[in-house]
Amino acid sequence: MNLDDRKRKILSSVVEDYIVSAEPVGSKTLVDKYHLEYSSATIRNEMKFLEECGYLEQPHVSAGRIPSTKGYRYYVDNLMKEQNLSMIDINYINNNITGYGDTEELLKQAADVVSKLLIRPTVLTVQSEDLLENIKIVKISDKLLLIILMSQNGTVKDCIAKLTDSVPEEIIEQLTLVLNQNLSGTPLEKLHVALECVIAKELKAFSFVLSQICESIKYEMSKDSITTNTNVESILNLPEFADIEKAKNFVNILSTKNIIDSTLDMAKDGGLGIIIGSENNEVLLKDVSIISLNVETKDKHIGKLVVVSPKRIDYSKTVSTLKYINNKFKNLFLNQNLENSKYKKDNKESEG
Amino acid sequence: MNLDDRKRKILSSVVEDYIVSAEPVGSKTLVDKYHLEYSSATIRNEMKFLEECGYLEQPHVSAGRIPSTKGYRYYVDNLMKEQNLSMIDINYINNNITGYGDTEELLKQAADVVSKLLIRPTVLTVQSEDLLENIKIVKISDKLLLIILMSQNGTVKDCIAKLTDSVPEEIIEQLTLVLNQNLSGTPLEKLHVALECVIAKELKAFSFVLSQICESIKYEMSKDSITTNTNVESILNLPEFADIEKAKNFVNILSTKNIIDSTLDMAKDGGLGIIIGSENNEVLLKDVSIISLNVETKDKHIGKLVVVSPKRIDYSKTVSTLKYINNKFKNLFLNQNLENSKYKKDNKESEG
DNA sequence: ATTAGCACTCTTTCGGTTAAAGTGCTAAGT
DNA sequence: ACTTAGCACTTTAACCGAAAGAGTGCTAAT
Repeated sequence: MNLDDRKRKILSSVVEDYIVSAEPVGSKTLVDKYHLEYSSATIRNEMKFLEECGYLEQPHVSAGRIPSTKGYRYYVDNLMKEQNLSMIDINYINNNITGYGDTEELLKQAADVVSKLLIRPTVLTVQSEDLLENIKIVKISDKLLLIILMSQNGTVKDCIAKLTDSVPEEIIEQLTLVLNQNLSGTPLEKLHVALECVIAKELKAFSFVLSQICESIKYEMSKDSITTNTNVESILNLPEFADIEKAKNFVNILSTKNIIDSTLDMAKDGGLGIIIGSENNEVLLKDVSIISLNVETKDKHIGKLVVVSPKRIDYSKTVSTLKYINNKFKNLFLNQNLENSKYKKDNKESEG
Repeated sequence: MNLDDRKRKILSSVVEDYIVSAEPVGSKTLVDKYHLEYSSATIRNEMKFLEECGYLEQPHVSAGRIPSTKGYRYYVDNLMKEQNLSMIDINYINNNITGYGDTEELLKQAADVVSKLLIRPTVLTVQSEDLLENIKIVKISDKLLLIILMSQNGTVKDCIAKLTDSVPEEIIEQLTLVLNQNLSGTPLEKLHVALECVIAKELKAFSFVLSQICESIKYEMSKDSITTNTNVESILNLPEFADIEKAKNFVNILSTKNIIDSTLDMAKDGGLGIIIGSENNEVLLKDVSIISLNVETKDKHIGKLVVVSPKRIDYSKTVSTLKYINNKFKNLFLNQNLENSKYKKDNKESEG
């Protein structure tokens, strides 16, 4: 549907006013605030037209208009301008994504930063297709082993195995070899299956030590890979949650695993996805927008970062922030890639 | 102040009814529900007396009574009976404190379990007096080191140091020695200071590798050692939070670091502490009760586990649950202690 | 010492009125 | 043909007073 300039301007103003005010926008407000060169009566006619086309809604007859899902969609696709982040925001991002830690740690920092800047909850998952690169086992005391799992995307996980008996170093070395032979290249999400096979296949040779190691790994990997950052104190301040029932609904959505999973699934491959309100399949999400970023380095997806919000959110700032974050990751991994490729070479040498 | 049996029975009934109903308790309710052998008029007289003594409060003249801080205190000290946990709760605890992981992981599991069972937020901190036992450094790739910190209480922390240049194994071994010489026995909370000294003292000898390692450790140790488990979806259902402003206040308290710190400080040494409402020094906590457990193994405090709640909470169940948890920890560490002592011996051998 | 009974107080609820906001439409103006 | 002033209309929000409900404190009787 093509809209003429005046209609576009009006729609855009309604959306932008509503995004900050959270109040239905009336014709008079528009004329006063946005310096439209027509009378309120003309604006009213246009708004009526926009409502008939489904871009605007009226909570009741004596209220102003609010954007419908279709209206937000038109705004996002056609009207919204990208904005430059403020220096304050840029500094905040740069100071709080430190570069310390592994990939997962960096993603967590990013999710936290986004949540703070946008005052919205975020959901994070590291890319499940990440493959296991290498396992190391370090004996940290007589009966305690530290098992270190390194993934190809640069995530390092570790866990502790408690043994019932002491095990000599050479056995540990052998076990490490066995585990690497069987598990290298396995997708992290399928590790527990692969572990079962290892236990079944090799158990006799190495008795229960291997089994104890595998149980520890399984426990570590069974921890939920999805992190939600709820940020309650600030979302309770959003005007949509003046009604506590609405707040409960929203918080419930955040803690409903299925729904969160499905928001992650909906995150389109390739960059940035926006799903607005009833565009979601899930009926519980009809007033919720999902803005997702597939965090990418030069050649890999390393995770999904999702902003979950009431439909009313500053889409423009959200998009700008997420794009900035993604660029930041590309830069962070530019240097590291070099290391990574060296690392692979090194590793083969030391293994061979 | 001594109260006769009837008064004690009435006070106890008011507290217990209010704990579940969250509504002021009237004389008629008491007679009907608790089978008191007196008329409502008698009960009224007694309640008036209890109010004059400060054990009960009346929100307004035509309402029933609710317990005052003093009333809760009397109940907790004199009237409350310990209860046996239900089999369901016991099973839940045993299934969810698995024994996998290090001390900190176990404490986190415990905090999570308590939060779920009591439907209240919990705050957790590992004992800050925990001393560093030993540092290990593992080269996991050309320019990546994994640094492993083991504490005397059995907590294992690790972090990754990214180097700008490759470092040979023998240097790493020397560095490990240096770090252990300088840092073993240091309280974890003072590690960052000690690290500064190490950097200052040894920097010249080992160039910036040591500095990069130290920075990584410092970053890891700077992560907040306090975990709060807010559990929003359920606390919003508490009747005290029907008024969203109250909910915001409470959530704000949970996210105010100073206040959380002070609740942790107030946790009395030696077992279990209960601080009710205005007994707290902090005025913001006047409607909040803090129930804290110093988690102990046979001979050590390993952490503090704190339940933060509106004054209205089932004190009896809370106490029983926390005591059960503490016993569980004592048992868990009974076996491990043997390991631990061996570990220390072992360690000295391998270092000597 | 206990209790029935009642007057009293305060809160909650409900219906009805009024004020405010913003519309849609009509008729007039450009 | 487009724009706009003006007004009737609808709906919500705010306010008010009356009535109902809850639970008390006190008095007088047991």
